[in-house]
Amino acid sequence: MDYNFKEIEQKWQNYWEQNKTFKTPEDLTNPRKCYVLDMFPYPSGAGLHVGHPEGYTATDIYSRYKRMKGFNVLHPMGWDAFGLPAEQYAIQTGTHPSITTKNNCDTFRRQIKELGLSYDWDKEINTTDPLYFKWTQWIFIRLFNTWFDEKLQKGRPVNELTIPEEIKELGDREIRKYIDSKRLAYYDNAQVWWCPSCRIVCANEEVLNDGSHEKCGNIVEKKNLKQWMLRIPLYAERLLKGIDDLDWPEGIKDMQRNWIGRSTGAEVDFRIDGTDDNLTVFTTRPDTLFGATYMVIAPEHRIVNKITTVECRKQVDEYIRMAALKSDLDRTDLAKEKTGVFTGRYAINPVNNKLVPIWVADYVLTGYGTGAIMAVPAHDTRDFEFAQKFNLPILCIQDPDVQDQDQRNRILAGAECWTEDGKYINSSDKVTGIDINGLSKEAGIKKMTDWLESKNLGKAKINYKLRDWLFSRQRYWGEPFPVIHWEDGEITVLSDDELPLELPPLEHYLPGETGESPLANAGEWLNVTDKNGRKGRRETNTMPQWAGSCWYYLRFIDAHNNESIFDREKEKYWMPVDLYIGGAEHAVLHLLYSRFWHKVLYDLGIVSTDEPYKKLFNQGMILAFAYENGAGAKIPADQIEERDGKFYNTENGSEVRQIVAKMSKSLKNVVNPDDVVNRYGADSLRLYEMFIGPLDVMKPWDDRNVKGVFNFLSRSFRFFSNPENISIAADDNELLKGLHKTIKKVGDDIESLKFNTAISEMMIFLNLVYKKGKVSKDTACRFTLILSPFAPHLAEELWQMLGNEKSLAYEPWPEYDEQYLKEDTIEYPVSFNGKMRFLIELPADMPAEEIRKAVLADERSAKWIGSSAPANVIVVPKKIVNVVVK
RNA sequence: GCCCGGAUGGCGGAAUUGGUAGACGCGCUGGUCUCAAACACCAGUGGCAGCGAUGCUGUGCCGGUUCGAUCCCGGCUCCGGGUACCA
Repeated sequence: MDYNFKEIEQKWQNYWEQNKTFKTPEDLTNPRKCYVLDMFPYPSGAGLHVGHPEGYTATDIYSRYKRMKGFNVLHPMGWDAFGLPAEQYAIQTGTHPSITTKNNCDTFRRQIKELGLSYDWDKEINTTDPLYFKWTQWIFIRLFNTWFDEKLQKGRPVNELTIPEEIKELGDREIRKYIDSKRLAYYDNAQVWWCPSCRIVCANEEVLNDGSHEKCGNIVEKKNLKQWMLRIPLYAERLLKGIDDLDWPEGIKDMQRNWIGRSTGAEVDFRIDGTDDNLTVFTTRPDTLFGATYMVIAPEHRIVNKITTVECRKQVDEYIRMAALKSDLDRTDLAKEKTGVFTGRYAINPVNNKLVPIWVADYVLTGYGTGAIMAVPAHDTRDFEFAQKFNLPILCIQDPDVQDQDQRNRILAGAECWTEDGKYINSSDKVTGIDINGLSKEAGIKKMTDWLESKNLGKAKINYKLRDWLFSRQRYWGEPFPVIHWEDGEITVLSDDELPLELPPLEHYLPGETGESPLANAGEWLNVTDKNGRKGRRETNTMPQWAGSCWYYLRFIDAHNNESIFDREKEKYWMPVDLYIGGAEHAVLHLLYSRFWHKVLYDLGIVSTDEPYKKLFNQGMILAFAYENGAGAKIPADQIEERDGKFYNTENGSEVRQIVAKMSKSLKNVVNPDDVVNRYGADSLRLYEMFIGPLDVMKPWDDRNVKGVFNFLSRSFRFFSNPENISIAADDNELLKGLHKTIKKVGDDIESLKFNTAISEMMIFLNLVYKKGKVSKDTACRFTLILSPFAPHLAEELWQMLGNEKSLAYEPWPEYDEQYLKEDTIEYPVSFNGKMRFLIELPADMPAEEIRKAVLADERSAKWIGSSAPANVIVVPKKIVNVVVK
């Protein structure tokens, strides 16, 4: 019988839908649970591309396998549906984004359903649904009403915040300001990146290295705007520590660690000569204070104006003006060459009371540390470059740990920079009493930090690169903030029973040029009055797209609960997510933001786990062939013809080069899964996505190779659907060995997400089946079961043809029998001096000494041994024999 | 620059983590079936030499450890991802 995949796939998709086969179990007593989650997609107008089904198939195989292993499985899907494209479309056409969004979701849902993925569609969620974002707003209110207790390293409700007496004395307004200064969510004037083209602010993370906006590619500029910010750095330590225990790829863990960017050092106070002011710097090398020959402060530093002397005023003002301008231009090229000016002022080095000049330079960033540094040019490459350029003194204070005497002399003379370890020199002062000469780096840092603390000149300090998270956007199509700005300056959040705050209908969706959200035009919606007649205005910014995806995994647990965010017992049962699969492009931001929210919810007692995602796995990107001509211009893939392994442009017949590249519209090399489903069926698509290579690496898509897995499925179907091939006799030992080996390998490989080798093992078994010609019904059934997570439609059909009535989705996974995996004999490879020469079959339990004798006695050995006795014979039982001949 | 990851036949990729390199699939070659083709089935397929048995060679490059290295160590080259004056 022919493999009619169209009919089979339609039949079983209908069956699963009608029977709600994959409905999540309600029973929470099964101790074996498994929450398998995909990163939910943004439903774009372009529909699915073959990158989506890669991760979805992997989680689907895993979920189906776990069900068969007796687990309660939660495997949901939903839509991260707020976002710019639907809004841009609304601006152009006037179509409400909710309509565009609904259409796109419908397309995605249809395409996903055609892949036979075992989602529980009753749990579908959509971030744009008011019944969903009601709870996003609810969480925002929690963030607003939470402060971080540094002592307990824990978020706590603001009503548990102790107001210092001196603040209380200043009255309500100051108390309010104090509380606001502690909230995890705060509203503030912030210098932000602004994209004039999108008319939207961007988080630092959304601005690329070349100063362009990642969404549109246009150059962003700096602006001062009132924005909502989240104090994620308060959780830096928790977020960093938590990484250690996660079962995530090490590379992703490293990326998160680097992003958090913890560095230990000290803050040191320098008195400013001739003023009462101090200049505090952060340094990771307090031990090099004796080498600090000048100071640098960022152009934006508050103190610049105050300390600049009359003589230097003009040049400093000019420099600051230039620096501000420069940050608006392409920063990368200009950033290489160091610039700066002298303020005319000196600071006093606390270790030896020497005067050091204070400079302004933009290589010191305002946002990190204190925005000021002590420069140690002899031991810091950036300071060294700067000092050389401006002829500032370079004092070596660490005798370098190098062999090369010339290099050592250069370093000692201040002609070369040394950043490694060495013994301190020139590092003592009789008056101040500090002396670290002769110590090495680690001891020097310790001694200097202790000394600074004891003299009250500084303190040990930990700094993080992680910045406050800019959390508002000037957009219509996002979650409205449940916030009112009152005329007296107070900011309040709505009460829970006023949620959801829905988006008002609008006629025009275009944001204002000055940074006003389109919501500013929503007159009726905008203005509110409280019961005392106080006037207020709703927040017109909306939340960024991250908001909805920060917590969606929690809503899946109890998707339609309108009384609470989710049922506590259900949350306790299902959390944490056991397996989370998605693209590495979310390695830092989504996962970090999401972990942050989760930790706050944990601190507030809303969720039961400290971390949301126990095991994370990143699928590799799927690439596709693209073509370029001699000049490097890209030629669309549909305009290429292959002849004799060479590729030609059909337009003009010229030869082009085949390259492998990301799928993109401009290269016209996007593969649409619908085409593959039509030609070969969903099971073939699923199988090919998995067979193409390991899940976590990049791999090129090649349509021609789909044939390989299609052949395998057709062969499977043709063989097992034919009653003549099913024998009533028992299988022979060879077949049973093959079967049990396959059962073991496939199970092990699914557990470790190595689907490509699982599939090849099944192919090997099918080849054996063809060789045998007939198999028992029992073997046919077991093979069908292990194939089912990979090719579920085909497997259900075969299962039915083999006489089973119910769906196989909850059939127990076949057990393998060790007895068939044991080998009685082993084909020992025999090597001479490491080169394999022949195989010898020996009993598996033969002792090493016997093996040695048997090998040496074999006539084939004589040729390689020669006349003298072998120098050595290595016997590794069950592995190999190696004879060493001189 | 720094931090990760990678390099294996014509191609996608295997290799129990130190023990027969190239599983499985694509492609290609030959055969069976067919009037013919497609499909299907069977066989072969890293390179070089040889009719052949077989031999030599071979996992980006150079060196090392080892009875034995795709795997471990040292030094490079190239490719990919992240990040960037973070003091």
